[in-house]
Amino acid sequence: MDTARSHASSLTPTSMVDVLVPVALDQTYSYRVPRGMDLKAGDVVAVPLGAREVMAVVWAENAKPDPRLHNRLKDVSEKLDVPPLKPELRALVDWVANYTLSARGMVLRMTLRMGENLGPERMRLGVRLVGEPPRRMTPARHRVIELLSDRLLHGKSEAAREAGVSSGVIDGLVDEGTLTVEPMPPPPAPPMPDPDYAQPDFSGQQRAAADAMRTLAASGSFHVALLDGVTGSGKTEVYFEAIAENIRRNRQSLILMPEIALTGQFLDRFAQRFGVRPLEWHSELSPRTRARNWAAISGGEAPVVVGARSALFLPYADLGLIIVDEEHDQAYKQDDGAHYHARDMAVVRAHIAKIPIVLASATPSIESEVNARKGRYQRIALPSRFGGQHMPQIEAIDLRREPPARGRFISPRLAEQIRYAVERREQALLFLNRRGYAPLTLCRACGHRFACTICDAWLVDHRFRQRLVCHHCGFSMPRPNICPHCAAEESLVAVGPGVERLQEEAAALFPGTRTMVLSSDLITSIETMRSELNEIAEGRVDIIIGTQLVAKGHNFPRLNLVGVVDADIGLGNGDPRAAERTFQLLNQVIGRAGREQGRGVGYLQTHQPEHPVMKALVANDREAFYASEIESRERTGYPPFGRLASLIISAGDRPTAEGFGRKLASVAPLDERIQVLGPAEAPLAVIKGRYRFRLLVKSLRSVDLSQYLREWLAAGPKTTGNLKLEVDVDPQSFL
DNA sequence: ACCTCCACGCAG
DNA sequence: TGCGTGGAGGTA
Repeated sequence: MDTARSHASSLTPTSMVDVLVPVALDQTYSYRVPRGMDLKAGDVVAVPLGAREVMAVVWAENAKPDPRLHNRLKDVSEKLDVPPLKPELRALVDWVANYTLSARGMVLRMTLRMGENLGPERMRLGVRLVGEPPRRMTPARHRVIELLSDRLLHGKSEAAREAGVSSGVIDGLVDEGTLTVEPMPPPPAPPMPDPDYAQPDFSGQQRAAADAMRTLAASGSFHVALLDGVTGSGKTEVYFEAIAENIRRNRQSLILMPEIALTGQFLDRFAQRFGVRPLEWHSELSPRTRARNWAAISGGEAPVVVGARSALFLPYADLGLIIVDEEHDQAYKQDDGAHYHARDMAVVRAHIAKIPIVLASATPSIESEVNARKGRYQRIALPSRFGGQHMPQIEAIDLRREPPARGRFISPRLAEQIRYAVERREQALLFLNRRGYAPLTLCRACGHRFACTICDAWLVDHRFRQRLVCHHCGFSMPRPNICPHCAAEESLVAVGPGVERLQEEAAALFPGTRTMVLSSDLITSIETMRSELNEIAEGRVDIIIGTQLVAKGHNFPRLNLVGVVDADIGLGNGDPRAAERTFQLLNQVIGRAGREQGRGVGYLQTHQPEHPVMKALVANDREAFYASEIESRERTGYPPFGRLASLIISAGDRPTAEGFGRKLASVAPLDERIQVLGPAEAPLAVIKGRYRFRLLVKSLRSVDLSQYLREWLAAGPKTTGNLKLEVDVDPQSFL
């Protein structure tokens, strides 16, 4: 400690601030403010924390820390040259942490993580032709001089690339005095999206919806609209009108997407409407781009941002509108680290910031549908397809009456329809939500089943990679030829279908057709994904075989037939949302058909054609589905008519996990409005060698469940060792 | 005597 | 979260 400085600080009262650090801490920490530094709530600072220095945010001015800490207080190191976090974002961080029971620091991390690579832009250098040609001329040097003969400033690395030379050649010419090196002027700011770049051509129902969108955006106050439009109704173009209006009002717009990897076509459509692409935000951005985009967002230079769920927590300079596209999509739920639902938190952000928000979907979540029915959300409906196209005609194929041949998965009727489609030069999509070749491998001789050694799951046969793979932990082993249990040879059989096996079957059934498998494990990057989707869109594939990757937001103009190979996957696994999710997924997949030509057909291969989900799909009767599902949720007290939280206890051994679960359950405060169920072994009891038990908490809607959980957990047993307790308020998945 | 691993506690 | 600490257990 510097004695001179501590002496000085005892003469003049030192001001202190409370800062929130982006680590797993819920409390703020107090720091002294060095003389001459002016700090206000929201300012971004650097502070010493333990042995390191971290970015942090001033959460409160005029802090009055516990006097016992007086000699441990450290100074704020630096005020960073970044716009301060606005009160609305700080309130959101507090709100989300409080609701999800996560440390405030961890929520703050989501807003700052991206700014860590901030720094001055690297100075770009350019070269210009100024002097005499070099004494020794070479072909490479000649190409450079030719390229620069306009005597303008060219980027140094671009010039080297365009001339097909290494940068050494350029450096040589600089040494000779032929070229000079000058700093490049900063690149011009990207053009702003123009709200009037292209005038959309709307149909009658769209015009009314677009008007409603503009009114909504112009309201400039908190307001939730459910844009409820069937696939192919032009939802996107309609909500673009809200964005156009928001651009005119000079405020930023955020479009949340469930899977940013699948937005290639979306970016093009945006550019067709507004003249430029929007700013993207997702996990595959390079650190440099991430930092640049973060700066553009916080500096207010990015009028429209398209992003995955994490984009919700960015420090927008002036956010005026949020769109949540495909609002029903499960991908909005984050389950690692902080558990939060980005759609719900987006509504919270809109509420705190007093701005409008649009939730868009062809198959709204039950939660949003109920809110619209109760009038809490304004419903803006697009009940029919754009351009008078018809919705796909859907038929069920009862697998009990029309089974495929043994060891096959495509029924004769579906095969026949695919053959017709291909003969007419149309595309067909076979949908199966199972990656790999087969979900199970067993030995015919001894019955041995290949299972993961550290998870409670079968190993999935991936023929393409020649390995058996665990889909829960990533464990994999080469596909053996003999049974490791009984040493029998040639005895291993693949049981059940995966997309790779389906491709094999399709190739055998339809010789001469071009097939393509789209599955997340075969995708190496966003770029390859986008190029494969383009190949399909250009019609260079006859039969697409895909997992749910193909369900999302992609337009295949020549696709008219969708065959759902196993419509029953996902039903009847005890998950309260199973019916809703199956309905949404199948609706979305079949909605890919006939978007341009209006002759779409869908086939559902099912063992239970009488199930309400299948009946609603076949009858194209959404209302019937929502009515029955809402009635059942209301009767059983499931969300949105009640609240749920799930407590997942995991440990390296079974008794520890179970024992903790019992102890925790036994100290749950009694409350007649709240039920604590369990502990029960989680459906996947072991993942990555950890034994998992679950407590399910179910309450009336009126209960503040987060508060209840906080009081309970504070009084409960402490977690020690490798025992972990995860709290998931509003769980979406029950695995 | 020394090294490595890991569970734990703590950061202002 | 990320890091320093100290105790356990292994190696020389």
